[in-house]
Amino acid sequence: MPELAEVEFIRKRWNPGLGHVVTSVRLHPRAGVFKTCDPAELARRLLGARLTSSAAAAKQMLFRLSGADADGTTLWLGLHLGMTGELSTRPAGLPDARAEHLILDQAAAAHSLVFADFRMFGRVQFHAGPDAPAWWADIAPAVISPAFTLTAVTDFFRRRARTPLKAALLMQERFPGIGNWMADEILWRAALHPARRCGDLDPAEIKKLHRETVWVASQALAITGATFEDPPTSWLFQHRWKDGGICPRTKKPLERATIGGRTTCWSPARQKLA
DNA sequence: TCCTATGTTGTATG
DNA sequence: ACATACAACATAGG
Repeated sequence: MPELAEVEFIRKRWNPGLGHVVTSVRLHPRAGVFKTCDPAELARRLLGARLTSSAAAAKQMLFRLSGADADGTTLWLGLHLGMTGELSTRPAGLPDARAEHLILDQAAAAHSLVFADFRMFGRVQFHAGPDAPAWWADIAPAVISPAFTLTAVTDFFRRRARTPLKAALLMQERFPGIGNWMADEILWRAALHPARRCGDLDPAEIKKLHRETVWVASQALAITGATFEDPPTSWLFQHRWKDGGICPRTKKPLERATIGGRTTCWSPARQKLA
């Protein structure tokens, strides 16, 4: 489910835990979710630690804690929601439900912080130490940051000359946080067919795509990232899932097919293969 | 039963 | 070494 803006919103669901100490840790290690960290170490170090801040970048969330050891070692808890991950808080003392993999109780606040993911494509990552771990530090600069330049996109498209636009927009090393619906939204606004090859675009088309990427990400963060509301009906978002959907701009039928390995929706009257 | 699902990664092939 | 394509991961719901 979650892309850039949804991740940013869901990250804030643990805000009630900021400033509070973790008084007990419950892990339900199932295959996958804890693959890149040691659950035993995670449980040991989180116990007694204080949650100090959180952040989101791309589709990754970071929760920083100050450890319970004498020097208060910085703890870096990374959560990725995969396809079906969720964060929530709930009153203390309730039993753990199925698919809840990580539960942090905070007695002083009388609640628990919960990470659940029934499909288990999500990930828990962990690091203890003063410096940001690679899985956080190496995330590409945000598409709404000044580092996301037209030149960077142009260079990327040159190297990925044979890749369909749809597949390229899903590559996190250049378009961090962009997922299936955002990619379709960007291409629809830029009036580019998702199966066009990166190397075939002229400079004006790349510029348009760059501009729409920044616009869609900014608006999604302002709307969904702040309130979790869906974007308005003027967006492709509202029409792309239903059979027989109509393009809000051309009023002609939308089309769907698998492109770049993912279900893709576009407006044939507006996005031409050429 | 079969198909789909807002994601990533490992592997095979070119 | 690099780019590209696709199966695999695991589960629920239509």
